[in-house]
Amino acid sequence: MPAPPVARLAANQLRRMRRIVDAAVELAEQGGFEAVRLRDVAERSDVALGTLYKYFRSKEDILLFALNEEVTRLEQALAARPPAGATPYRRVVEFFRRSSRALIGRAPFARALIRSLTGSEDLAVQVAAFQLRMARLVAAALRGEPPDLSAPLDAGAAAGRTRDRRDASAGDRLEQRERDIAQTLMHTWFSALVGWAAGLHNERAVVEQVRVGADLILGPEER
Amino acid sequence: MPAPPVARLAANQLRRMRRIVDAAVELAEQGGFEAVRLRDVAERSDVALGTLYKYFRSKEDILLFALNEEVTRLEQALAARPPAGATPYRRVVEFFRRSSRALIGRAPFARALIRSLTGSEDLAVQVAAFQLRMARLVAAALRGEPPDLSAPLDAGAAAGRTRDRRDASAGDRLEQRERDIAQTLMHTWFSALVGWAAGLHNERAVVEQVRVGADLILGPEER
DNA sequence: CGCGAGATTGAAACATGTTCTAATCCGACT
DNA sequence: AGTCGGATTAGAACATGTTTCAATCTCGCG
Repeated sequence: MPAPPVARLAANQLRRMRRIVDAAVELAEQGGFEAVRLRDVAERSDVALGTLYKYFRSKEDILLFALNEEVTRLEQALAARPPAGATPYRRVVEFFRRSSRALIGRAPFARALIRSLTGSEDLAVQVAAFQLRMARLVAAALRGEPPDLSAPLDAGAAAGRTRDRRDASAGDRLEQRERDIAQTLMHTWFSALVGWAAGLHNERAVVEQVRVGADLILGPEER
Repeated sequence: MPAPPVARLAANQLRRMRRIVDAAVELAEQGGFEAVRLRDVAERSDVALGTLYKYFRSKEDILLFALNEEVTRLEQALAARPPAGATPYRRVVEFFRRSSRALIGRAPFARALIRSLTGSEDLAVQVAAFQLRMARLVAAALRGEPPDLSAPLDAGAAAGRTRDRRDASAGDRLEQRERDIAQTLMHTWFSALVGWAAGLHNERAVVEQVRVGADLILGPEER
């Protein structure tokens, strides 16, 4: 068995990993991506520099791990209190309002996460996991249900779930449309976030751009 | 007068700048972002390392300059032969098909450009220029006209052009809707490209995701 | 032509991500 | 308890983006 990602780690190894991630997050919260100097992370988490690389492949890898934990937090918050609203449009806008708030509320940290997401090479698995989970949350908000917290995340399952677009039952087609909407809105949100991270515009503009997208797609139905 | 961006440079300074950009592009075409080692760029362009930093603020800055030249090429190609198609939907899909091809056809170079776009800090101006020009091209494709090649690009003009959303004439509202569609589709395309750059999916998937977005937005009208 | 300001050079220096190594530690098994 | 293999450590080493500096060059001007 080659390197198991997270499972099969002794308790104190898990603790070490946690300390590493926590230290990285603290530094990122204060000073963004560049402030996460791995020598500092190592010192703060009482770990040797070399040991960092036993747990994570790169600096981005650490931050992407934190990102996925962040998404978990978001999932739980949404499960506890799903976006309210009488229509898919309202719920999905509310969803992105809250998601944007959660991220942008910690601006340097958020910038660091986005930079890790986009400045990666061969970190496709983490990027895929993020996109998949966010798309699921969007879909849940669209239909007004709490997100399904029990679901596989491996790429294979994700690929298998999207079957060929031809020959699908009516229900399938509805679900497909929902996934399509979720994907498009997530793209819009993500790209707007990148613009925000680059300093192009502020939080309100991010939400507004997603709202515009949702309006274009869902507007024809009841708003 | 603080640092003039491009104008007011002696002829041989322009030549130097060109050599720098050309060298960076060559290296990026071969090996992507990491292959653009500034020491190599300096050597290839017969310029001292320190001189690079007189012309560009960072490695990303060089590549973003190349990106904007690339967009210029795209603009000219589109002006010469605008996307054909009887409907906005068909034209816009054709537009993104060609744009994706132009980028992904040189995969390592494209990845380097995307990484520069997203991994920047205080390079907002270039990012804004890119988004603005691409959105204009999308809008041109939507209405089936060649792009307007004579237009200011500075951020002030861009900000001024987007007036308050309330109180607008009917024509304004149409134009506004067009810009909204263009923006949303560009976001979708960009985010799909980031996914491609991360290794999530291939060129066909990029175009398909934009097509889905265009379908959701324009589908209700004639396809 | 000769001058002087600014541009360029070559090289060193610095910062930080990443890798490597020898020594040490730790925890499970006999 | 003793031993062994893998994990950890401290620290050096390496790669590359970025900065700095003194020396040199270039070019327009008097």
